[in-house]
Amino acid sequence: MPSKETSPAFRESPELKLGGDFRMTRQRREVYDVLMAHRDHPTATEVFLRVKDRMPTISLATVYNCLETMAQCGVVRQVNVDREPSRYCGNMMEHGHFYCESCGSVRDVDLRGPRKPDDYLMIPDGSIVEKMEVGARGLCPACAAKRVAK
Amino acid sequence: MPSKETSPAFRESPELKLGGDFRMTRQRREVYDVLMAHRDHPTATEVFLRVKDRMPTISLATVYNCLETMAQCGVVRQVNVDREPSRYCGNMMEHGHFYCESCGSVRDVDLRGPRKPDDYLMIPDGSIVEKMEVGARGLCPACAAKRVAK
DNA sequence: CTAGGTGCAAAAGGTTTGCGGTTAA
DNA sequence: TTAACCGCAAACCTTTTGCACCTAG
Repeated sequence: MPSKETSPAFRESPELKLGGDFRMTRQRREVYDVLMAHRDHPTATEVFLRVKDRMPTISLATVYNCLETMAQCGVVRQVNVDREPSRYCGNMMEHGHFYCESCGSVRDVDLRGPRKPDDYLMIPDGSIVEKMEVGARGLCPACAAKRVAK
Repeated sequence: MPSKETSPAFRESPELKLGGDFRMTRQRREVYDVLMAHRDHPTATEVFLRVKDRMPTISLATVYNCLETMAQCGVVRQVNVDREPSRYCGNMMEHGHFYCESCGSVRDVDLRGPRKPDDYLMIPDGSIVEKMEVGARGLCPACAAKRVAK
């Protein structure tokens, strides 16, 4: 039985629409499918390499363009971890990220509790909050275990 | 009466030590003083320009090196807002940041409540959290007011 | 049909690095 | 005295852009 992550229906999300003046192109579809196929958080270059397998003519610039457009449409999310290359994720549910300094993996982490910016931060009166990002870095369980073993 | 932020004793922090094999040089002292003088969150280039007034021979690369070294020593903090140039801050108290998309200002925001990563995120068992960052972006009160007025 | 998208190559722009000379401790 | 640091310029690397051709709607 195929898992949720690899089932064709899930991967191809045939109903995806971008809205506005944005067209759904073969390149955007492939980029999106790559993001949905494995819920790791690939960089633009990694997305490029994966898409290239199925579509050898695609260019890195196009991948950047696709990712930016889809992020603008709210279909994809850009995740920035300090100065490292941006990563992208298709999980639009509200969540935080945990970055492992040892293996470089980025994983989604659920927010605990109420999730409104005001619950986390003393936002000054009169501000308009458009988005909030909660992230942590350190060692993931696997790398933490390895470190102890050494 | 000089404010806390501009009083010479505060600016010069004569007792600052870096520890380890790190030396306190005139360049590092100036970079640090600039960060403590105005609690805005200057980029490396902005720090460079400010230090240059008092020390015309300093180079941008040195400012980058000083900032990195001092961040490593825990004397200074690097603040990354998405893909924009890194900013630096001398406030080592735990706090979050609010970035205004209109005027580009970054201001410190107090965390509300308990402040431990586990209170915010469902950190997987066995992880070791080294640091947490909470940030928000949107419009600061001044820019929000202007937008309404238009 | 045509505005929007693609691919390519070149540029941009923040940050890092190699190196010969300098300096804090 | 000497390892650490500085200033300079060049390199690095991710991301953006200009442009001629292509394609979704």
